Amino acid sequence: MNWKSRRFSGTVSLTDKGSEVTLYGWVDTIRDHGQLLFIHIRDRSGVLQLVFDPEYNKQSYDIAQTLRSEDVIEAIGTVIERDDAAKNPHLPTGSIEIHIKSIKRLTKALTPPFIITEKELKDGEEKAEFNVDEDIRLQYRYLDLRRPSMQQHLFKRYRILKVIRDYLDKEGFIEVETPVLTKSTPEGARDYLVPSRTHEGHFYALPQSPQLFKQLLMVGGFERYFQVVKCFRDEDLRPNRQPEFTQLDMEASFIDETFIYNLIEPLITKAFEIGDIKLEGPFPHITYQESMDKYGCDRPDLRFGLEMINVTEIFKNTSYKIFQSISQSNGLIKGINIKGMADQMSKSMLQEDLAKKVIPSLGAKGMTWMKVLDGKLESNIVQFLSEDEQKNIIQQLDGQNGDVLIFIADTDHALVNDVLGRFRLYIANRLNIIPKNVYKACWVVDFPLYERKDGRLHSVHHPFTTPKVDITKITDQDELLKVTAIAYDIVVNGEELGGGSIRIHDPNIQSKIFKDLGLTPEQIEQKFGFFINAFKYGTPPHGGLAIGVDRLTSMVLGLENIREVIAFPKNRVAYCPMTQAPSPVTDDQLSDLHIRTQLTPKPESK
RNA sequence: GGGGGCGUAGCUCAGCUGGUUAGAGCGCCUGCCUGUCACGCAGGAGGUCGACGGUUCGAGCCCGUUCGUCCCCGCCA
Repeated sequence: MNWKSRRFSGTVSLTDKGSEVTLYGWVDTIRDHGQLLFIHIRDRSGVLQLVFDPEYNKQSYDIAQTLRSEDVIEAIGTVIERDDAAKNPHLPTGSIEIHIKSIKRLTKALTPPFIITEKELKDGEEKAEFNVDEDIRLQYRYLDLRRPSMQQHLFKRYRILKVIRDYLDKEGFIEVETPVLTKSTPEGARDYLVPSRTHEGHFYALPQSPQLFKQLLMVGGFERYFQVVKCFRDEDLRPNRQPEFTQLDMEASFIDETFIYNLIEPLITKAFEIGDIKLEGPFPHITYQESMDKYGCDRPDLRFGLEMINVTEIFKNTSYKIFQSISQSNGLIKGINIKGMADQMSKSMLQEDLAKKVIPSLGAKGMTWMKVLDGKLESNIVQFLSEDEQKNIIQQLDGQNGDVLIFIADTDHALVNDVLGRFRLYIANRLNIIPKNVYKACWVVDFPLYERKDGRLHSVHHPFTTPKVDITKITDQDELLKVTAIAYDIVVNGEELGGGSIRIHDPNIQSKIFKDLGLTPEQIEQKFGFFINAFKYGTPPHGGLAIGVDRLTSMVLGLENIREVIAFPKNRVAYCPMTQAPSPVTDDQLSDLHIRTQLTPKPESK
């Protein structure tokens, strides 16, 4: 390999005119014209046209005729400027070509199962969409990765992480690795377990996050730590979830939440700059409560309005039966104003599609709609509303001509928020009112410390999160549910990119939390004994945050799917079509691990 | 764990009310072609219609089971 004089195809340009270049790469495309043959050579830098002419070099031409797509070649030739008519403006190297004096096939390639080349298209035509079943792409991931767009995804992922590492380095953070074989922790997602050979009947767990270790690094006095680290959760997958995923994990000592905000905003901004996206700062802070009230979820999409407004009071004494009974039984009525969409939303769409199909599928019983026309409300139920009620509605929802008002009412407050919040996103998508190429970041702060599930308290964030008030004296569950925590999420365009908290460094508060969560002293000792113990030896106040690298990268690159920015992801059912993992192992391996499998018997068919 | 969609050529898909020899585009192979870059032209190969069972004179199509995959919900401190 003549790697010393090798040139990368995409870097050859007009300035190299007349010089001889040595190229290595793959055959991207072949166009055989009889007595003239063109080949595009592709390497990681780009594509370049090679010209084979028997009058120029008969031997090279003869070899070129035997080449096929994806053969690996060495090509040596002279850089020539193309005639003006032959220039290709769609190719970065389209004004030059290489007249070949020597061509060698280094390896032969089978015909790939799908097309790898991403040819440039002619004017006015859409870029051909790459549309191959994802399982086939994953089965031949090494071929999929050869596609220029996939290479760009991973190049940019590297670039984002490089920018982040450089920034954190400058801020005095150091990267420390933490164990992958660790202890199973209670609560949270299911652990991936790893049986121990040397400790019969005992198991390691793969970390769901390095949470405990990064806090112990703070006890260890490192003060500023970060890590780009794989985390593992054995839960059912979703389009944007992987069983193993990458987090940018961070922790710092002697800081408060404002340190985190000041640290992370430039970090996120720099990351988005890799995708040529400018984020407007400072990022607004929205409390959890405000986010739930206005947007019905804890990760608000701020790119468009449609804020939810509580109108329960207006209908306290209404004669519209549904609203009357709901408002009088302590229910909740909320509305959104879809500005200027009266023409786009026909009565049949509102009544037959949205009210009868969409809203029930979101989980609510019904929906009430009104249009604002000529300063008045118009709908199928408006005759049940008094003049005052109509006036108040228009006023509170800022109703103007052409607006459409949508209301959801239910005795279950959480249901109203949830359904209207999801409807807000649904209708914004359907009516195309989400602006393109707009990115809105925000902090969601003041999360509740606890939530209630099946009558028991659970941590909203995790059990090491500092409450905003002294909870050591609070015993009543309803009172505890009102307590907020110093916990924060970073949200962009309605997607949670990361979150964190200021941690507890006071052992008394920590043990109170464990008690509230219903852990017995024995359980605490067994699960967290080492952790509690460490905190007795002088723990600095500390806090941190973790960012989902896969999500961040896919958003920066404008991609829907995190698998596009992961070299070797698992599919939807946590299976790898390429390696066929997971797979059975030999009895000897199991025996070494003191494990016997017991498969659930399949019911006999017939 | 619950609900829904899909499975036909290497890839992406069409296939009528159940009826002769299952089609298209791309890719692949052969030949022709001196300026293409989604080259063009002519010809050709390529199918266990996911699998199993059933209904029927007859099944790619209808029914059942099963496998695979995708989407939604549960789940993801």
